[in-house]
Amino acid sequence: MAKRTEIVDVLKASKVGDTITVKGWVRAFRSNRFVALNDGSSFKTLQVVIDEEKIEEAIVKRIGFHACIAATGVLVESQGAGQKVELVADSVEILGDNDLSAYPLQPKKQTMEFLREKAHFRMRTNTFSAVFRIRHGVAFAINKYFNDNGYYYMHTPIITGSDAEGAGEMFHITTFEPNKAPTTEDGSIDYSKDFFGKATNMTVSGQLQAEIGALAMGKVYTFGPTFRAENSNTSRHLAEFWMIEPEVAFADIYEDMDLAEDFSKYIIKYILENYPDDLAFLDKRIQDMEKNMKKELRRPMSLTDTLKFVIENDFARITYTEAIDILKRSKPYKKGKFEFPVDWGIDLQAEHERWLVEKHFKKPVIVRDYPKDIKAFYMRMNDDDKTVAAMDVLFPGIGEVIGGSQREERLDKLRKRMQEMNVHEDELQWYLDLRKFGGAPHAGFGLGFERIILFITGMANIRDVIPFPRTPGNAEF
RNA sequence: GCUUCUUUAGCUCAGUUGGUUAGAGCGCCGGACUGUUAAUCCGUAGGUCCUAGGUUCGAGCCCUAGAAGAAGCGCCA
Repeated sequence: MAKRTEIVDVLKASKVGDTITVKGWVRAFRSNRFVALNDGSSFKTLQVVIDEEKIEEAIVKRIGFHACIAATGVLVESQGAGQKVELVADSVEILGDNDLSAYPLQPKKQTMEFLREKAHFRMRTNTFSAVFRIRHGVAFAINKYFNDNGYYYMHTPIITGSDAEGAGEMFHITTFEPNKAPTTEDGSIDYSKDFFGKATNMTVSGQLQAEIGALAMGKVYTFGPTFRAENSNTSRHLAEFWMIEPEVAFADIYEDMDLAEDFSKYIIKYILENYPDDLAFLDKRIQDMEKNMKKELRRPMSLTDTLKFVIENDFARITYTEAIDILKRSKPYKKGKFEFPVDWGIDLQAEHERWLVEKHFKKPVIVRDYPKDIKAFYMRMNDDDKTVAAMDVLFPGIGEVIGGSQREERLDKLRKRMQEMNVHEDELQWYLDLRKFGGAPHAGFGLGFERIILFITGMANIRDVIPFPRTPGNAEF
C-alpha cells in the first residue's frame, strides 16, 4: 500500500509537482470529474480531479457520496476558483463502496434530531466533525492549562462506595441478577454478598476524592466521566457527562474565582487560535440558520465575536445578595414578568440568571456567597453565619457552567453542617480525617465539559456535542 | 417529573369544511455532462399517513388510549 499523506499536510506542506497518495471519504463528486475528499485531518477538503483517460469507468462509477477512496497523482495549481491546489489522479482505488440506495445521509442540511439517531454516521458531516475536533481541542487545552500551571491530573474512582457525594441521584452498580439478589432477615438486599461487599454506585462527582489529592499534593484536577440518574429532560443535561474538577490547597473563594475565569478564558483562546476553520464553519452555520428568525431571537453577536468578547472582558462579580437587589430593581421584576418570585433565600431561577447575564451585565457573571440552605454541606460557612463561600459562573445562553466553593476546613463547623443536612458521619469518616489530621483551607470547582463545548461551538443541544449521548430513555451505541 | 408542540415517501415538509387514485423539493435509481464548488439538465420508481381502538355511508383530517421526538420548566454541571 502506498503511504498516504494526510490532507492537512497536503494543504500545509506539499508542493506543486509532488506525487502523493491521499485516502479519505468523498464529500461530493461533481461533473463526473471533481471529488471533494476529506480525511478528517482538518475541516478542509482536497479536490481530486478524475481524468477520464486514466481512470476506468467502472471505478469512476463507484466514486459516490461518502465512499472511501485512495487517490495517487500529482499536485497541481487549481484552475477552479474554490481552491489553490488540487490532485490530478493517476490512479484511484475504492477502499470502501457506499451503497447509496440504502444510505441515510444526504449531501444537504439534515436535522440534528435525525442525525442523532444515526450517531454512527453523523461524525462524517461538516458540523459534527467540526464539533468533535473542537471537543478534542478543549480536552487538550484543559490538560495543557493545568499541566502548565503545576496541577496534577488525578484519576478519581468511577465506581464509588460513597453515596453521600450529594450531587444527585446515582446509578447503582451490582453483579446481582435482577430478582435473584440475596436478602437479609428484614428483606432488604444483602450487599455484603455483592462483588464489593457493599452497595456501590457510579460517581456523581470526583470532588471529595480530589480534596484528598489537594491536601497532599497541593494542586490537582480530575477530568472524567460522571453519572447522574436524574430524570432531566433538557438540552443542557446528560446522564453521562464529563466533568473537570480542580481542587487547590491554600486557596480561598476569591482565588477560586480567579482560577475559574482565567481557566475559561484560556480554553476559549486556545480554540480561537487553533480551530479557526471549524469555528468559522459553525459560525456561518448559525448565521444561515438565524436568517429566517426574528431579530430579537438572533444572537446579539456572531459566535466568534462572542468568544472574543468573553476573553477580552472581565467577568462580572457580584454576591448573591447583590444579585437579589439588582433583580428587585429590574424592569421585568417591577412589571411582574418573572414567573418565579425573587426573595433572599430562594435559589436563582434560570430566568433570573439569564436576565442577569444576557440583559443586565451582557457578559459572564460570577455570583458568590449563596444562602447556606440552598448549598451543599461541604461549603465553607461565612462569618455572617447565613451564607457560604460558594460561587457559580453563569454564561450567556447556557446558564451555569461552573459551580465551586471554598471547602469547610474547620472540623466542628463541618460536623455541624453535616448534622443539619442529615449527612451521616460514619460514611465520610475519611473526609473528616482530612480536617482532623493536617487540614488546610482549600477550594475548587466543577466545570461541565459538554457545557463549555456548547458555548464554544454554539450548538443548541448538549446531545450534539458528545459522540454518544445518554439521556433518560436513550443509551444507543 | 410537569407544561406545550410535533409525528404523512429515504430526508425536509404541504395536504382546504371529513369526500374519487396522497403532493412538492431534495435524495435514490436510469440517462446526459471534461472546470465543478450543496454542480446542472432530462426521466422513472418510491406511502403501515407513528400504533391500537372508536365515531361516520366515508378518516391523513374528528374522539380515546399509548409510543417516539422536540422546546420550556424543575434538579444541576
